[in-house]
Amino acid sequence: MAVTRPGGRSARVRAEVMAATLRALAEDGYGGLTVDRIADLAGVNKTTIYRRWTDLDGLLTELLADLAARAVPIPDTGDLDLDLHRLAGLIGGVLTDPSIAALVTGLVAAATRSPEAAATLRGFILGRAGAGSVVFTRAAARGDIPADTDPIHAIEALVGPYYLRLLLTGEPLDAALAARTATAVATAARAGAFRPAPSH
Amino acid sequence: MAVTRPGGRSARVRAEVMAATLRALAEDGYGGLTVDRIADLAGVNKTTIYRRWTDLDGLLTELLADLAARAVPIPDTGDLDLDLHRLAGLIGGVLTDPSIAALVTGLVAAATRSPEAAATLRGFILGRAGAGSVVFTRAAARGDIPADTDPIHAIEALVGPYYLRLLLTGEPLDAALAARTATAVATAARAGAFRPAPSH
Amino acid sequence: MAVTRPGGRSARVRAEVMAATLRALAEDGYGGLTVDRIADLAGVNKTTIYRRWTDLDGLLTELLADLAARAVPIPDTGDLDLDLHRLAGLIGGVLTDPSIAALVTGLVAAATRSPEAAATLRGFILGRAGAGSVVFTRAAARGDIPADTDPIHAIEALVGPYYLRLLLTGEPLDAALAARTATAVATAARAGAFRPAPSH
Amino acid sequence: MAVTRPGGRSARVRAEVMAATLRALAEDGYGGLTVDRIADLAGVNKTTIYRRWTDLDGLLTELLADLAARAVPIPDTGDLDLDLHRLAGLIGGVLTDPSIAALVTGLVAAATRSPEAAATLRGFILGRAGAGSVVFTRAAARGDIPADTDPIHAIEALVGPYYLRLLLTGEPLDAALAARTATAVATAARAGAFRPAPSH
DNA sequence: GAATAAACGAGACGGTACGTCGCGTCTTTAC
DNA sequence: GTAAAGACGCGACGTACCGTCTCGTTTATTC
Repeated sequence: MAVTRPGGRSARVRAEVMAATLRALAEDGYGGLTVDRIADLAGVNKTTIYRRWTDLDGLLTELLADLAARAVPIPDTGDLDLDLHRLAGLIGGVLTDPSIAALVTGLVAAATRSPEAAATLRGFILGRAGAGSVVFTRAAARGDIPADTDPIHAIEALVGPYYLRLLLTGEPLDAALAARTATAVATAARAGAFRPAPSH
Repeated sequence: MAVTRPGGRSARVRAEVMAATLRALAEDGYGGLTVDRIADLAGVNKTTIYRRWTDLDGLLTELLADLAARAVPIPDTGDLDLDLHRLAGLIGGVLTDPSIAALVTGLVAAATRSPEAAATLRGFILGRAGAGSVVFTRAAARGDIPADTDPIHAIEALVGPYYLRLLLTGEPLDAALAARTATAVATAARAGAFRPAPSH
Repeated sequence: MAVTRPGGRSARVRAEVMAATLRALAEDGYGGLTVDRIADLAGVNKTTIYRRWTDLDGLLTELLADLAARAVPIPDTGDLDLDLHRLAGLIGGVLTDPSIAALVTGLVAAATRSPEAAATLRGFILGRAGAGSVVFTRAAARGDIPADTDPIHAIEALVGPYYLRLLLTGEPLDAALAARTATAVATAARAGAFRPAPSH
Repeated sequence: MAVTRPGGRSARVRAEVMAATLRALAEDGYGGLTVDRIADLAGVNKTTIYRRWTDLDGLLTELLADLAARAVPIPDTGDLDLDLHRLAGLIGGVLTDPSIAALVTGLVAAATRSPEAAATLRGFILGRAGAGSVVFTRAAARGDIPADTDPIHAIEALVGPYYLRLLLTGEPLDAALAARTATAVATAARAGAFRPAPSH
């Protein structure tokens, strides 16, 4: 994706800016995030940042896109309960990183103004959801849950409480949450709650 | 909190400003929200707004507090599944209102900078959760779910997916979501997934 | 011309900015003139300057317009030679002021970009020329020079060498220049060199 | 001054850059003059320009120096009036060229910042004045004007009105100006107005 | 005719100043 | 006595152009 050689000055600058942005996010959060400050932290001039990214939102967008490209190991223990428990723990671990927490929060704000940011955010979440949803696909293949379980819907139920706490209530993303949510989703999945035509 | 009589000029101005803010939020979203614009829409001078609220965030905070004060009818049909289904529908209805959607999104951003905004947001969500959680309390009283079910945790599972979609993926808060989520939570609750000491 | 009351804050700010500009011009000349520096010297914020003047050029333009409004005493001794000598001395005195020298130089540069600046500059010079030209009108009335002498043309001959030195050669605008130029112009005027139809 | 042979690439590039600068000056004037634009017009990279000239002002300085090196035919008709008339016409012709007009104007601005530019400008004007002043030397040799006439002073009187119009009032440098100024200066010179010790 | 030094092309970068936007404060006037 | 009107301080934004730097490529000279 990089138009310049990986070892060149451009690549180095790009990496430094993105690292500095993460650092700034971790320290001050999304509010208090400033292009000048990022430039300072990166040891780079402000104009350089504007030459490469249209916007602060653009920078955050690319940062998240970078994050999205990173592969996450999806648990595969042969047991849905255990898989979900571990998956929930992974999610909690990632979102506990202050940089990432601030980055996600920032993109929620950025999505208010920029469709690109909104698209990236959506893409990130859905991409992760898609990756994680294989635990349901596998469980269905094993016959642990109904074959017509919608894995994306099921993942929403697992992830929803995490973002609720991260973005709104500020409560901890701890092991208790992981345990409870994993159990709830596994139970519901087994009972067929995530089949396309819900029983009512 | 209001120091003036409800019918006076002050009260009228206050109402007009808050209405104008909601209108501006609905039209332009949180980005593109401007104090001058609100003042224009309200037919009021900017100074007047600052006399009454410390901040733009303060205004939003109070707006949300107002919203929180509005009573919501908590369903009480005697059936947990039905109660949850209706409750989910209510939540979806409220968050579908563009003003409220923008307001919540905006406060997520504001919470980045202002602890007051964060506290208000947290209070709003937890307040609503507390109100809604009585459906679990009643179900427990009826013996439909374990007596030691944590109602707040259960509500989190119901509400989480809604905010996930509102803030992150942008997918619709429709009837299908209500049905699925209600069923899942009811199932999990009956199975004891929201008891304090999760089975493991 | 001021739209605000003379004693108000606006008027005070305006005066301080213009004084600061003159000071900055005197110290650093037109090169090295900066809006930020003017703002600092004036104890005023940069935005305030931009609110009131479109441009640095605009500020200089108004400064010169102010200068143009100031009346200059035109000598009237009854003797053309003496009048011109004194007039030349006055011109030299004004243009020796470093602020004014820098201001004129700056407007020459500004006129490159801004038609307004060009018009103001032209207006200033022609206005001054018009005022000074009465010495020729009076001399003509006395019969000292031909009745059809063009006073503006004659003034150009007096003033030209001053701006030549000010803007181009940097040589001093001293008494010797005054004496020589006054004598030359007076001589030429008496000989009818500034009559519309030149003898050839 | 050129370190390379006249036919080489360097010489070609140098010529193209200087021509492009003149073209850019003629089109946009001194304001709106950009190194990038010159480079584009010259079909040359910006770096090349900076390799050869320290500065934009430096380029202009050299451009004017080039101009100054060009010989101008000084009229020598045996008649002071006629010589001056023709000389004035030549001056008017040169300064009417938009490139040269913009160049001179630009250097007035550049002289504000750069002493080199100021020196070049001064050198150019004084050089030209020196060359032109021979008409007075010759006239003095013929006995047409006093032997102790200061030729430089006399030339100032001739040239002054031209730059006054060029830089300040913008009025035309036409034949009428030439006629009038030539006559005036000739008259004054014959009357001894440009002798070192002015009569007073 | 290859080797080698000099100049050029391309493009990112540091830096200064610019001019703008929106927030929140303050003063002055009017109702 | 409260609100309108509007200027102001302030911080950050995003831009323009300057002059510098690096790296590869071309050109011209030299052996």
